[in-house]
Amino acid sequence: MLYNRKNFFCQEPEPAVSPGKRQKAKAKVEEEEVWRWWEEEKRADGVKWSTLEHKGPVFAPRYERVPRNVRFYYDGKPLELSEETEEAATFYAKMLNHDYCTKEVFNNNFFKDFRKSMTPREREIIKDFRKCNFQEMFNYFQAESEKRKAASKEEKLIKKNENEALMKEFGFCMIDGHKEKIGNFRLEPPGLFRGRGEHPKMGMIKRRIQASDVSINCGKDSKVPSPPPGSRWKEVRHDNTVTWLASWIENVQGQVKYIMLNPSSKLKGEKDHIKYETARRLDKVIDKIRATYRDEWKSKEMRVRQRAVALYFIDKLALRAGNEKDEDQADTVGCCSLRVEHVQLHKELNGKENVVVFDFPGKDSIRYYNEVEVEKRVFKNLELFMEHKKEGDDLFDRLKTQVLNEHLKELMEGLTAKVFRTYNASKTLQSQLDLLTDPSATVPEKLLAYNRANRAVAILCNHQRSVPKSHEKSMENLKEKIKAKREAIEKCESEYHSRDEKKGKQLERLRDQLKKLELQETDRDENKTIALGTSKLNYLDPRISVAWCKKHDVPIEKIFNKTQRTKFLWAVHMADENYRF
DNA sequence: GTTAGCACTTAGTAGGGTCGTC
DNA sequence: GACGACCCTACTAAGTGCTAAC
Repeated sequence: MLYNRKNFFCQEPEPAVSPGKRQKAKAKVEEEEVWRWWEEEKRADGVKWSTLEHKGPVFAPRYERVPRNVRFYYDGKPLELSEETEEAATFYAKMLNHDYCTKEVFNNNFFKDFRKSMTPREREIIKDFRKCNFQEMFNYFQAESEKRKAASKEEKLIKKNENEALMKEFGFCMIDGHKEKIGNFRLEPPGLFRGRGEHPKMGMIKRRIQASDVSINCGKDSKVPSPPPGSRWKEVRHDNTVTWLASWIENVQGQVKYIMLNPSSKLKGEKDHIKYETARRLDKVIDKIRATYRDEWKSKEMRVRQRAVALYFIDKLALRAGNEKDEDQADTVGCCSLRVEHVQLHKELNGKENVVVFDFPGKDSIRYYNEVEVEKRVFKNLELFMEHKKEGDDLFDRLKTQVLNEHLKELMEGLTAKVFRTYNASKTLQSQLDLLTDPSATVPEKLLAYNRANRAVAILCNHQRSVPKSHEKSMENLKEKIKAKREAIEKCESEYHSRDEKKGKQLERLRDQLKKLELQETDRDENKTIALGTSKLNYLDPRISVAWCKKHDVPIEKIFNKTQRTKFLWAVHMADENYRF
């Protein structure tokens, strides 16, 4: 089967809202609107755009007071609250059934900020968090949520239309003469900060953002977005060396937050393309780099040895760089910031020699646990690095991410620690696809192979997810279906005799269906705690997947959903079936 | 050389939308 | 048409890495 762009997408699984013609016309319009930036020359001067015009961000809806019969109770008695205090109370009430509310730090931080929002009189009364009762408010929001779910078709349609209108007005910008989608055009609404892991600031109140907090970035000759009546932007600037459209400083951690473009945009796509090209360049020098760092394990200089061992881990295990962190953040680490308590050395473990057991909280406080057999020299070095150190001491005390990256840049232009993660992820996908794909297999079988290759990457990168609530149930359902299918096959077999062509066909169909269900069962169970999406979106060169689909006659929409297809449109156009990473 | 600030990428999850099944 | 499962997307936190200022 030949794949031009048209038939590559022709098996769209999305519902046909209207038959044939209209759909085709729409697809044509969409196609015409596509900016084929990958066919244009890249700018090398750091200028990101020439013209930029947008409508500014959408503000969070005004606070609406809860009905008077929905009360906050203090010490068993209803207490009327001022508007600001009530709003803060609703932030907590909305989270009442969440795990966060069982955490002392969360409750303490919230209560401290809650008291700050109070009037002096309220502050005089509300002194003990344990005497606060948000239950009635919680019940109210639950009921509201139920109401929304149970709304009539018409009501839901009105909401949908309103949303679409808002998206149409604020969700796009004009950049260099092209209409592009904005990623997050709404300002973050006020609420409680949900830091991950043991975050010391969890529960603090994220305050409402006003126009006076927001900086706008747009073209010099463009129409400046209008702030809400009676207000002014913090600043309007025209900086074409950055990609953001608006920014503000968030009050909990003091970080800058941005309004930026959607991943389907040229600005993001071009950067993504460059990222994978850098990783491909690494492929050309990786053997030399590996030989060098192995050599440096013997260096006389401790800092060189540490750098070489750290780089080995970054390369072999796809660890993150591990920048230093502040005290007021969750205690998480990456490679360079590993401490002695995060690794254990075993001369022998489970029949393997020179085993390093990694056990540390990584990004998002996701646990990284891995028992790794390492080269003897690495093991000896680690013993040396750990000598005379106590808990809390850095494993690589002579190494910082910046030093490592400066070194890497000397080995290859544009090389940083994170390139290894991209490189090893994409390399793994490609080699696993080569290994697992049987060209004569059915499409479902090929998809299982693809998912397994994707899974190998997700495991390498430690992309975890919590087991979906419905996992147990959905596995049971699948098992039931499989059982029923087997029974149907048995029944069909008992009725079949060699000349009965119709029965034969039916039998064949049933067996196919059974196979498909069994494959689905394997796939789902293997995927229980592993998140495939993260690597697909951020680490896997999409051209590998595009090429694989083309080569093996697998419709691209079986691999990429609609969002992923728009993000990776450049790859769909660039890669043919012979593309190699 | 160190640190802080900035810009941008990477990350998991909540919850609403969609689809298949009865 | 109702219901439940699951898929998708928006959201926003948490990383990386660069640069400028001290």
